[in-house]
Amino acid sequence: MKPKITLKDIARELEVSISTVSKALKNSEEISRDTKDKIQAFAKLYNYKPNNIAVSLKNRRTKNIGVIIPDIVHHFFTTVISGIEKYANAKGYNVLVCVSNESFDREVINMELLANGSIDGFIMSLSSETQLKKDYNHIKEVTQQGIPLVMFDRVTPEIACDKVVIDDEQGAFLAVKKFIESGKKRIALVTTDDYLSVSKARAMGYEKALKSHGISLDPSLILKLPSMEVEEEAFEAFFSDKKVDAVLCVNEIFAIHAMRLVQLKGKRIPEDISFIGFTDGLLSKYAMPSLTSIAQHGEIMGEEAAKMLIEKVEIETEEEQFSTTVLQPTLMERESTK
Amino acid sequence: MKPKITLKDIARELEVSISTVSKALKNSEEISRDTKDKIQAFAKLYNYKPNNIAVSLKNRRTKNIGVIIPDIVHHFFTTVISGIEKYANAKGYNVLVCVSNESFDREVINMELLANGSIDGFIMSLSSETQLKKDYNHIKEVTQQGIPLVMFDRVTPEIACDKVVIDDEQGAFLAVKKFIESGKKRIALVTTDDYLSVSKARAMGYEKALKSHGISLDPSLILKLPSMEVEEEAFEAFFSDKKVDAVLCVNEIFAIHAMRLVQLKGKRIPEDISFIGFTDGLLSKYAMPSLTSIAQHGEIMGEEAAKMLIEKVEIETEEEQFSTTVLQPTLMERESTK
DNA sequence: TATCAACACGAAACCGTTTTCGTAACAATT
DNA sequence: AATTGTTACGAAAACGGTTTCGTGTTGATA
Repeated sequence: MKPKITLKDIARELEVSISTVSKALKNSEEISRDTKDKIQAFAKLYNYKPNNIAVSLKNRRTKNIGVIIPDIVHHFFTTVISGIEKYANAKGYNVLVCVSNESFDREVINMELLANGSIDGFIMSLSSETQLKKDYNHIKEVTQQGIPLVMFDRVTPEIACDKVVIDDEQGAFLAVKKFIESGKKRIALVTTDDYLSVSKARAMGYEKALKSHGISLDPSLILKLPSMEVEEEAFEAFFSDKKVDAVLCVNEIFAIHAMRLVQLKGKRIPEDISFIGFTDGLLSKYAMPSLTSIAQHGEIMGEEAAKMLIEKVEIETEEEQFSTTVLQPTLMERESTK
Repeated sequence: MKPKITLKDIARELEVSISTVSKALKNSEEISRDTKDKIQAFAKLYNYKPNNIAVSLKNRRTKNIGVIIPDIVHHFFTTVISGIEKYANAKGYNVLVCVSNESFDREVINMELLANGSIDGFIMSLSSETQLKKDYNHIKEVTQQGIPLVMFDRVTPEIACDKVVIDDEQGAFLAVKKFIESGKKRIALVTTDDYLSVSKARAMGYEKALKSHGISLDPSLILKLPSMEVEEEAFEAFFSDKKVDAVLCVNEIFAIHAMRLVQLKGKRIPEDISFIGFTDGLLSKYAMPSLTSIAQHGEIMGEEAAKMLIEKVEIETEEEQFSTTVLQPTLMERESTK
């Protein structure tokens, strides 16, 4: 048990002042070669490392960035974290992860906790409850304090900040186009309620693609789940009385679930019914049959968000100039479509 | 843009001393009701929140715990984080996540970075490279500094600290027992090289179960992959020339992969060949057929690790008393076995 | 009336750095 | 010999809190 050595310890031991030690370790011109050599050697010998907390307090910079996500078990979010980590670490930043668990209250608590000096900036994706409540005061407060913020994926126009999203509408459009071009006519959409920004955009893309191909919208072909939870009965009911030949799902889980259901009913994928999901994760890759999927490029999204944030953190100008980066989704074709 | 208000600001505004403000906000007995009311009202009005960094510096406590994991996209680890987060947040701690990405160097860098005051304690799982190199100096240094450490899942006897693991040997034993009891004879094991502590234990359980049921070990039925990467050709080769009727895989991915392969070869699961995997994640649940799996209870593991750590962090005694919690794995039976 | 708690508050040290500014010692210049 | 300029270092303030201790003002007590 050897406690950390401090500047003061070195100063006492070498009979110089604390400031001399500090400067010597920074290789300051002010200090003579001899003294620097002596101090640096001593510091290395005792493995001196400056205390991050003290440095943070002094510099008013923590080199930490706070990430608030709705759910960490969801594959998409982990890929985003992965991207954030990668970029942030390369720039010497640590990543503080907080999970809101789709809860408004936890989102507020986490933000307030981190906002009190623990981090230099936020990267976040809204919890579903927050999007439902439309209460963004906790976020506004943070931005008003001048803490840089980047939102990704689940964003809102009500907050002025940098954003990075994929073109969800375009993603859905691509998927439906794919269906239509392979001869499908009765194309279903399985989605969540509209309050989730991304679901809304995807529904728009779905409608647009139908319209632009001269297919009229049949509202009975849209299944809206109240949350991201899979509701067995709703699926059961929807797929037993509808005659559909293609299904677009707003996430992997819905898609896998639906595929399983129709396969048990004896239908063949993709001959009888095709599937496309959002979020190109492990589930899509390993499903049987593997699932054609709209890749959201989470890792790139994370890197981009981290890049935008760190830029804002390190720049000192006061002018508020925000931008939104829109990533293009890509369709990963697999066995569930032909 | 309104910068944060500090004690000093309040003191100046209300014409009292900083110490009075500090005490008043902590509801100290020393301060009169009147003054406290006035100060507390003012603080609430201006939404005063103490600066975490300053408090940390003073108290030498950050209320942060550092988590270092090999990989964040791996479902098991995210469930562990989830558990850690849950317990830690309830106790008022933040979680700093760093990903070593299975690299020794990144593990070292991350630990050194966090050890300099950013966190009160570590929770970690070894990177595969570290287990391969058997170089634990960076970890020893941290423990020697008196920073509490809890290791989970991928641990080593070389470090004296609290640990939480599942009984991997028992997990494998259960799986093989299940195979044997349902009449399987030629039971394969798909694993990674032995340097991964968990793989080793699982192989032990596999051998033990065979032995205790009077089946002799056939080394040709063991496929050892050099890493966690799926090597297509190795799988292909292994499954084309071996006659196996059951396969135990040390993770989900291997299992899903193998299942797909044998299904393409026209075999039926579980009639012709049964499968069991480790890590009871989404993939197991949604595979076709769904995969019988040994649940590692990641969330519980995370909660337990956080609990052990925070206990150590908050206790002040010097005595070093370490314990290892062994969680019992459970077999989640699904369609891939009968 | 002198003494003494109790009360209510402030001064100052402290956590471990960084950084500005002041200055002693010496050399170089006129 | 007086002035100026370097060089090499130290003192001290600052970051934003917490906490110990000291003290002026009361009212009660002997």
